[in-house]
Amino acid sequence: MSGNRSIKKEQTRRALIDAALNQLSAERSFASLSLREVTREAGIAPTSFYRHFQNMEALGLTLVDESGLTLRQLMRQARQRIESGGSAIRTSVETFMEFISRNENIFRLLLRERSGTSRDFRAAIAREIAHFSLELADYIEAVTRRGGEFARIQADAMVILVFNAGAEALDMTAAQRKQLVEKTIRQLRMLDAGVSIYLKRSQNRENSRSNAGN
Amino acid sequence: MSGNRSIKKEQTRRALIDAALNQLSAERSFASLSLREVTREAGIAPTSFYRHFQNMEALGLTLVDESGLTLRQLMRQARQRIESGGSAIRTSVETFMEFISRNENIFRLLLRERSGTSRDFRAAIAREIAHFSLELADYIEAVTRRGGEFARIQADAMVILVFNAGAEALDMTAAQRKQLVEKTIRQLRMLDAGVSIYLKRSQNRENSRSNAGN
DNA sequence: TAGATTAGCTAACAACTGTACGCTAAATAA
DNA sequence: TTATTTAGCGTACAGTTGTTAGCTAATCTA
Repeated sequence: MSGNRSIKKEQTRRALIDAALNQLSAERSFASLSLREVTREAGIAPTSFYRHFQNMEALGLTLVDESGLTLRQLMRQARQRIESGGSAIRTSVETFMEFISRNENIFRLLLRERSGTSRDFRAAIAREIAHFSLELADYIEAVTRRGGEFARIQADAMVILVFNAGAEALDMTAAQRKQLVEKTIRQLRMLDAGVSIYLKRSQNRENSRSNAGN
Repeated sequence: MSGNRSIKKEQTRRALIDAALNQLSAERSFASLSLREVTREAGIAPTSFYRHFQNMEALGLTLVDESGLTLRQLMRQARQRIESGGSAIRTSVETFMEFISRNENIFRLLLRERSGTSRDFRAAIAREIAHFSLELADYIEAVTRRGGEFARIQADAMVILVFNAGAEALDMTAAQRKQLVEKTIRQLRMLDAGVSIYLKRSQNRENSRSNAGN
């Protein structure tokens, strides 16, 4: 299981994954990568690819899983920063943007294949985003004590807005990105203020209902 | 200019455009279409393609322009519905969703190429969305009398949320879509409520400032 | 040590791609 | 009428693709 052979195998598997990642760019989508290109970059024969993955789609799904992992690690870091003081919204947005700057191609992969031609891809990425959003909802619920439903809706909207800002950032200069961050933060704050209003309204409604009952 | 020849030419040009559109599907992206496939579907020789477009990208940009046009027409219809009574938010969301249901492949094209590998494509689609958003901002400004900046930020966020809901809807059943519409409407209402709070706050700040000045 | 397993290789395949070149026949211009 | 323009065609080429089949040599197992 951990013999010399399986170590070597794991190494070439990684080489394939890294080769695919290296070829990704603004001008090159995963869908446009060919099996032969990847093996060429990885330094193995085309036919050897099948010793590691059934096809390119399988490799791609592995990439998505790894991306999700990276994203989750990032979120943990962000929460640490928040607990040690600082605006939750600002810290989250800035952390996310930093992730994008550092992992442009991974983010591009998620962005593109989210509406790509492979149902499995789309499902995998939707799962990652849902996971991302659910953790944020838990956080919102814990901090603001808002009911689960409100927290979920807010989290979903926030994730969408932040992801979208990330997508826009990809084609922007550093200065433009800074502006974008501020705009996104304002959007999230407005959303947050709106949710708290709706929450109060629904609570008032419940109160008047229970008063009427007495 | 309007001779027999140029009429015929326009017809085959349309045939090419329609052929491309017909080949688009959940499993088939524009980027994956080949020039030969398109000409085959259009019923002309591969080499004749160049009589009409410089390359596939040029054809694609034409598709994007046409899609934007369709979208703008849709917006006009939506505004008519709103003026004849009904919730602006609900009407807008439902209209947009109807557009997606009727033009799945066009919407997929916009969605995919928005983060695709062609800079020109990305720019063209960003332009269309910005146009879309700006018209909404004008509408918000006219109806709510909110300042331009607030209206712009709100419109941007709304467009993002609605576009995103559309993207999610593509892989959903009719029942799921209905739920999604309700969720999106709630998100937009919350955002709207939040914007109005921020507006009041900034107005209060201005008032107290001018009071201090007196 | 002897036998089984297997990662990686080469060669080969049919299928496809974009595009250059030159021709034809019809529409247009003179 | 005659000359020019041009949409569409067939042929051709070099390049790429995914995948099959069978071999080699190293590693693992017993």
